Amino acid sequence: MYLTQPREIQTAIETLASSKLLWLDTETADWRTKYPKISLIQVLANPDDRTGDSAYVLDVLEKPNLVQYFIEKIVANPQIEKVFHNASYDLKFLDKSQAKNITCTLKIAKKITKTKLGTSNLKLKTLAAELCGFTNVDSEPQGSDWRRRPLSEKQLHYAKLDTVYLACVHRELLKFIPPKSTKTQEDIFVTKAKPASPSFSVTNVRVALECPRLFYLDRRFGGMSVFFPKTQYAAIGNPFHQLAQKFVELALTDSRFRSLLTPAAEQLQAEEVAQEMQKLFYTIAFFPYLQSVIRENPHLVPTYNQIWQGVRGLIGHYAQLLVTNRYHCHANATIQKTFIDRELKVEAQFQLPDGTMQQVRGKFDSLVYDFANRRLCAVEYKTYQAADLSAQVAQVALYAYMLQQQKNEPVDAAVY
DNA sequence: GACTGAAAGCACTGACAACG
DNA sequence: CGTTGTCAGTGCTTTCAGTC
Repeated sequence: MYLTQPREIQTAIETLASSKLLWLDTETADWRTKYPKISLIQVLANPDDRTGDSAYVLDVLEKPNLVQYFIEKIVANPQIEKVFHNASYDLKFLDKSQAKNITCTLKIAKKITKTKLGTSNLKLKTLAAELCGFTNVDSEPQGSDWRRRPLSEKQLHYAKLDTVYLACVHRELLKFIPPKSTKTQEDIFVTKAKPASPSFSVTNVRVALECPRLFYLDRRFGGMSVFFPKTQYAAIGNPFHQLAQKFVELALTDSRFRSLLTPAAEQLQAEEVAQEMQKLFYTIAFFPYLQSVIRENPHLVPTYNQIWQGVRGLIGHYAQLLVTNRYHCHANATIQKTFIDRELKVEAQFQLPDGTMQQVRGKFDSLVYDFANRRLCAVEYKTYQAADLSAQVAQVALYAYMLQQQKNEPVDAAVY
């Protein structure tokens, strides 16, 4: 239906205003110039139309009042869903600021991605041909002169078919979107409900066990959450953790560690293996590290002596574990299967006595597998004599419990 | 409080594709 | 051609969990 008379265009707008869903397209004249003008508005209300005979083609060239009327009745009406391809372009001529309830098929197509759709590009004509199977899709009139009157038969044919393509493409695109469009409200509710209470770290929980008052002051006012032990060997922790991590990394990658486990399990002595590993680690990692310390902070050398004792002890623990695991694994696989390079982060929700949920998150130091007991073991390194040992045990136990909840398999815990 | 390392957030950029 | 929007990549900042 090609309408040119203002009277009939106005009646058409009024008829269309009662629809719930419309497929729209526009053609613009003088688009090469600085001042492009809207020439046609095409509207389809019936998506089953494959010929475009029921489409309205409104000739609005030099009829700004009618364009304004169309904007008021249709574009700005939130009750009507308007579907465009590349809506931002058409809305430039239809007062973007007022537009309500707009759907853009180009946006949808981009979201799905070209590869998933399997089309060569995302132009409306391409989607119509490759997605809906339209033949003889002609895109030549698109760039033609939409200012001239009368319009050619070809132009009018193209104009009305545009909306037909659009409705079909729209329908096809919706098939790619999983039917969870009702999610909006529920999702907002869930995501908003979750962070209602601030989360605790596992270390926070330990602090709470050590001293509830300190914990409260920390949460309430921030700041000091730890009493500094005034020992002369302070600041051991960071280098120790780095070295411990380095050891695991080297054991996993350096073949010299692997070859220490080549003999059969019965022939291995945990103490000997430990000594060899200590030697290796000393030459590869600790000695160069110590050298740099001597250069930069010579006064810290006694501290590093202390650290080395700690690292030796840790390697002893690990060597013992590796040797027992060797009974259950091939020589080459023992280290890989003992040190598990998995996510060390844990997260869980706990229900409090008053019914609210409390989120707890944390990271522990190492995860190993103990074949003799057939269990994972969360390892935590401690470099100082704790004021309250039970709080430390509780911290590690909490890591293990949370990991068990996540992995659904039993987990032990250890402090080295 | 000071520090660390990893991850997440954010702003910016250039390339690209779409409309008539 | 001019405008618009998305996306991927980059680098800086912030946040988080941890150490003492």
